[in-house]
Amino acid sequence: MKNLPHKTIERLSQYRRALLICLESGKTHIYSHEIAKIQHITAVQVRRDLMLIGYTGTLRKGYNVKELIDLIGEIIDSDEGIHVAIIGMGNLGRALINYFSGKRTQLSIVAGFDINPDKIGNTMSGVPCFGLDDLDRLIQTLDIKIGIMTVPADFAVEVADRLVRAGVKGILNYTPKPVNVPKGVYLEEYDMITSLEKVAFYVKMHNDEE
Amino acid sequence: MKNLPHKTIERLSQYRRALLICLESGKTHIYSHEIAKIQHITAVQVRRDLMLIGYTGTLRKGYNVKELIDLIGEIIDSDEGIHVAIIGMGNLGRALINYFSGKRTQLSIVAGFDINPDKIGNTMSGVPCFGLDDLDRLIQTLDIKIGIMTVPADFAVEVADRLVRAGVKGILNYTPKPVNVPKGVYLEEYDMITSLEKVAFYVKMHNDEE
DNA sequence: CTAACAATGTTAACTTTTTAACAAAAAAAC
DNA sequence: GTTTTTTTGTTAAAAAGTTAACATTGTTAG
Repeated sequence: MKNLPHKTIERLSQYRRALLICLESGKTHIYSHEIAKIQHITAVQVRRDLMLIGYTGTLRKGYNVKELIDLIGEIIDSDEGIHVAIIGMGNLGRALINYFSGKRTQLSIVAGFDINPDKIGNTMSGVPCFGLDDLDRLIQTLDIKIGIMTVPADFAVEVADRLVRAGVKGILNYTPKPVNVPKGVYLEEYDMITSLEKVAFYVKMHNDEE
Repeated sequence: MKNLPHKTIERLSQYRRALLICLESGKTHIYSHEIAKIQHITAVQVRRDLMLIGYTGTLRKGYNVKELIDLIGEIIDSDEGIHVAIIGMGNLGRALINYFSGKRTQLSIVAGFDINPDKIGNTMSGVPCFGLDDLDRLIQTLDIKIGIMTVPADFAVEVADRLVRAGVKGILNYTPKPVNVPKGVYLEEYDMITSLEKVAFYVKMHNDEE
């Protein structure tokens, strides 16, 4: 199950979320076009993704929700849980913690870091906050594999370097500042300003067309 | 300057941000490979993007930072400012406000909305917070064209519908719940859980390979 | 003054991603 | 019991996006 397209990985994660909701509502089977509708994509794409992971549904009955959830889990989850840290316990960091808390047992946010002495030592939504000085040490002792960066832009490069040195294998950078990581560390960057400017561009485009 | 690829639009926004920093530091010209390095992409891609927008640099001197910033502005900015609202003044909403505040004059967050009575009537980082009841009315009177959704997932669909009905032309949905919009409204969705699960997947992949 | 160099601009090739087309088969309709 | 419908699985085509190749041309070096 190696070479799944990046986009397929993203969609699998989304399918699973939608499927979990279906499962709760008691639905046992679902059609490709139902999944597609939820995600604003085509049924063909859903079927293609599922083909790639080797899942086969039942003709005229659709896909077994429970089975599919489990299969997606086998593919994208690790066998043991993965420990995650959030660096920067500002609004964004706390938003993420609330978002994730209690959602997936596979990925658990085990530590937050900040430089603000008022925050250090406290627990926020169940996540203990440590000082940045302890970053390197705790990454190792808590076996943290992924770091989510929600620090101010000016700290981005430094924090990324420290995360890498401490042995993190994946970084999710929410800072507007691109950072560099060596081969072997997976980097995902997301920039909210870009998204907003993109929306603004297409709004303007549409306006101009009239 | 119509059919620019989506990805090019995103990169232009990022180029501009990087260029603004260069400008501040007094740099007047920049090479394609310098821009590329910052954004983790190839110099060819930078040149191709700039070709698409019709900007031409100086041989052996690179691109004029100031000119390029202005040209990107002409393409992705609107002539008049665009008003933006944030719906949901929780951690994420406030994070976004702090992020944007004072950055671009073109896009201005003019209102926030929430259901929490403690927040309504207050101003946060310069943005006044209103009750959700006033949403429809204020969208119109304040001429708000873009809504950023940072509400809990359960409210997503309802809020999106109301934004559309009130006349918003673009929605940026940070809710994990996909929403539907009619043609003519541009929708951009971003899901943090997907990003984290994607990082986790590639971390696991890399681990398995060893 | 000529050759080598270092940068841009552009076409072409390649890769990735999406969409279309259609065969197969279970279920429903008649 | 045959036909129609509906849905899956898969191959093939199309579209979108990236990378490579290379011609061009100021600038620098010799």
